[in-house]
Amino acid sequence: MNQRRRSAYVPQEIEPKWQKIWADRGVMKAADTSTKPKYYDLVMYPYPSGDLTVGHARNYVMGDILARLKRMQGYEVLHPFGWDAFGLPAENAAMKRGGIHPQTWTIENIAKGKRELKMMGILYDWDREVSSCVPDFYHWTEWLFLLFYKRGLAYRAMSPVNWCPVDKTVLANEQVVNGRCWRHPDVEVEKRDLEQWFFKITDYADRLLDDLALLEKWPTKVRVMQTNWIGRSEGAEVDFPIVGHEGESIRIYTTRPDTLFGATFMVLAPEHPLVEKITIDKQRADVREYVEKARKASEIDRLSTERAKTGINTGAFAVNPVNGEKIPIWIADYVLMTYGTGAIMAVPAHDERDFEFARRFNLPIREVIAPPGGPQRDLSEAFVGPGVMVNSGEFDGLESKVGFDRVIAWLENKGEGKRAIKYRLRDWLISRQRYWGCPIPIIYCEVDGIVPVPAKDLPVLLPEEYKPLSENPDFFKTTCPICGRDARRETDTMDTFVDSSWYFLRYLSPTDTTEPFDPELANYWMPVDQYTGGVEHAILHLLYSRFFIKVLHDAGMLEASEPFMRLFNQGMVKRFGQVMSKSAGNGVSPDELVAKQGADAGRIYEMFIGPPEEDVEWNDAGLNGVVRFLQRVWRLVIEPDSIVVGGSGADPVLLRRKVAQTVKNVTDDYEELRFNTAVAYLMELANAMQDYLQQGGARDESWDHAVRTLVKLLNPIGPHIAEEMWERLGERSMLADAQWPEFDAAAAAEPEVTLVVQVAGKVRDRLSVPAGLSQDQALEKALGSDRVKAALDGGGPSKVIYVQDRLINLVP
RNA sequence: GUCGGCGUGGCGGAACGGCAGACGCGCCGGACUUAGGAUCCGGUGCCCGAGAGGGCAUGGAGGUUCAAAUCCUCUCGCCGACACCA
Repeated sequence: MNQRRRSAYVPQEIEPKWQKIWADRGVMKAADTSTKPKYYDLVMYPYPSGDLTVGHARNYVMGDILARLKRMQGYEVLHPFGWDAFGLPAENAAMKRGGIHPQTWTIENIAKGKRELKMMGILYDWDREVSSCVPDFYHWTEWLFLLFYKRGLAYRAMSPVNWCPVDKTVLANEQVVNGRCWRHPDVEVEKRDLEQWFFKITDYADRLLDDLALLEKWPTKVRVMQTNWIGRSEGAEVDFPIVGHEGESIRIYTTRPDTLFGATFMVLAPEHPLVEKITIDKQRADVREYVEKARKASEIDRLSTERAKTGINTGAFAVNPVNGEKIPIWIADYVLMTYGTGAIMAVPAHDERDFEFARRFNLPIREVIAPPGGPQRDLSEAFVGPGVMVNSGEFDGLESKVGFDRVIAWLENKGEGKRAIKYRLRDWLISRQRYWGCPIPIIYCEVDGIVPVPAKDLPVLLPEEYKPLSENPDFFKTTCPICGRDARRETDTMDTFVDSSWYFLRYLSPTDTTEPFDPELANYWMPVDQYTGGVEHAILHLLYSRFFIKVLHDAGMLEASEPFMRLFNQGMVKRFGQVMSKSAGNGVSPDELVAKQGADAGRIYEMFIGPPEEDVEWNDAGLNGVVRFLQRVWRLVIEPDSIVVGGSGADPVLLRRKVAQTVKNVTDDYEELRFNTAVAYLMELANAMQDYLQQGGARDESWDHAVRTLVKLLNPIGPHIAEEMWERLGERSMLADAQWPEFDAAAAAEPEVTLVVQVAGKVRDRLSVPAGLSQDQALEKALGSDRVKAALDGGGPSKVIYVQDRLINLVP
């Protein structure tokens, strides 16, 4: 019997069987013409690095559970998959492997990854698979670039850009982390002046910010991160005339116009265009030296708040428009050319940075906002809070909040300034000096200038030969579409975040040869109902995708104005304290897992291991618990005879109740992505069923119901074993087609509840009472208890608190 | 520095303000076994107690409440994001 038992559940036999059946029957194919409600279940498409471990698979298992659940619940489910296939790693890997083509490497990895996903029992509609590096896809990335260009949202500009010396390409601001390249945390980014393509995401700053309010089902953390990233601030721009330069003035931006009277000097960024012009002769040499040094200083040094402030006086003066005061103009690198106007008015009494600077260079500090307790006696630090305006002429006595608007009104009236809103967000630099990316479909003609490639000539194909596009005349030599003269193609390619900003639309009509996506289908499927992926994309990818959707919405191509309704960021799987990866040598591959314990055990373990949003530590012993659970389930369902009976009977009503409660708990947990507790409830049910049999419970209708319900509830998370058991139960239809169990509230209700009696907050007795007892009856019961009487110490309760019908609290 | 999040048994972790520690791992004891790293049964927060039972427990200190892991204040520790944005 032991032998028979042990050979009973063999995942290695049943898993390939069902994977084949699902594929043959096209179980996860999404129909575009369906009367069912739709559910678009999206997982972030991965970079095909060839490093797929069970850690990555955890994310896809979550998506798969939802897809299978929603399918059983009667939704038309779209669960597609694809590959973020352009990008640098392919070029680097190709180089390492002696000049093989990035495409070869990429295609190999895609094949490998696909096999491993299937092996884990994760079902996608593979007919819709997309890959950003194939012409069928990047044709439309180019097309979308041209759409942006036509709408004035793509422009070319010379600007100081972030240059990664290792990747030999520019980076978007978002790809610079602490002054270093996002791919190489030990490599400092350099500044270079280059002419590059940008997307004008700043035009959408307000909408990207405001619409965050619509994304209620996004994690607060991600919404906060996006809010901070966009960094909206309200204030005023003010012009300070320059003494001795008739008609010239310096425009500054401030968020505190109410402190204008406290401006005792001005500071320009070293790169500010007026620096050369206004600097007096005596200071010229020193100023030039300072500017030169600042230019060389790396971003990381410059941004360090630890560093003492540096700066230099230009010798020039400006006039404060509110009081006509002459104030000196300084230069300092703590003022950034890339934010605001690149110039500030310094109010040392009410700004920490200005304060520090004034102290260091002995510049005057004048208090113009009095804190609640009245003016400060000693100005030992900047007071940055709100207060009452002082030393501010006609504005004296105003609350700073009121003064804010009054001063702006005054400035606008005099034509000296205006209300202004600034953002931290910068435009998105999309040019990359790389081969393995989507070509930018632009031609430069000496006569006609920047000429977009006509739509009929798309796609601009990457040349087969793997070498820099700018060194490949077969690629860049072309003729002008307008005048026919010799012209040169743009040889930069696009940031791969452009591809990933719209890939989820391509799934909807992946073979469409006339447009990037079918608007009608997009209006059926979009927005995405559930998007699952790593929190590392909380800013870049999600912000860019939101921007794309808004542009497409404005272009009339899409009804949706937000791409993803519900977002979930899953945690990472670690092993030996480190994030699991093949290259780190701590990876567990799907191959190993499936061969040893099976895909189902692996899937369930990955969900049971901890809360889905938390990082978790993989531990091989824990996996055994899940294997035991599956063996127990198998025995209960397939071989209940093998269970030793040691009792004289068990109540089927109790079994039904447990089943009904489990339906509720597991369904809710799956829907809210609380997979760890969903598994716990399934285990509880299996334990209860085992107890039932051991106590001699009848294998009647209630038992049958329990068995079938357990199998169904198990299906999304452990689909192979569930499907096999379903078949062996003699069911004719596939479990994948079965209906999700309905919650039976009546069966789930407890007829008896435990009445917990507290005296002054301490539990004194527990009494089993019928549910729905009136509160007076409950009190009577409670007072009938000797232990309660003893605790009340003779006297009766002076106060009684009832909570639901299960708890009663007596206060002596 | 600023803003978030988190501190619960030996471990991973459960707990609408209402029985703290579900579920699992591990461990202890037992049954069945040639054997057990299979399976089954029982136990397992700490302290006192033979037992019934009692006391103490959710990083620490206060507070609100009949009642706090949960809410508030302070504090310590860990993790994450941002970091001279005027």
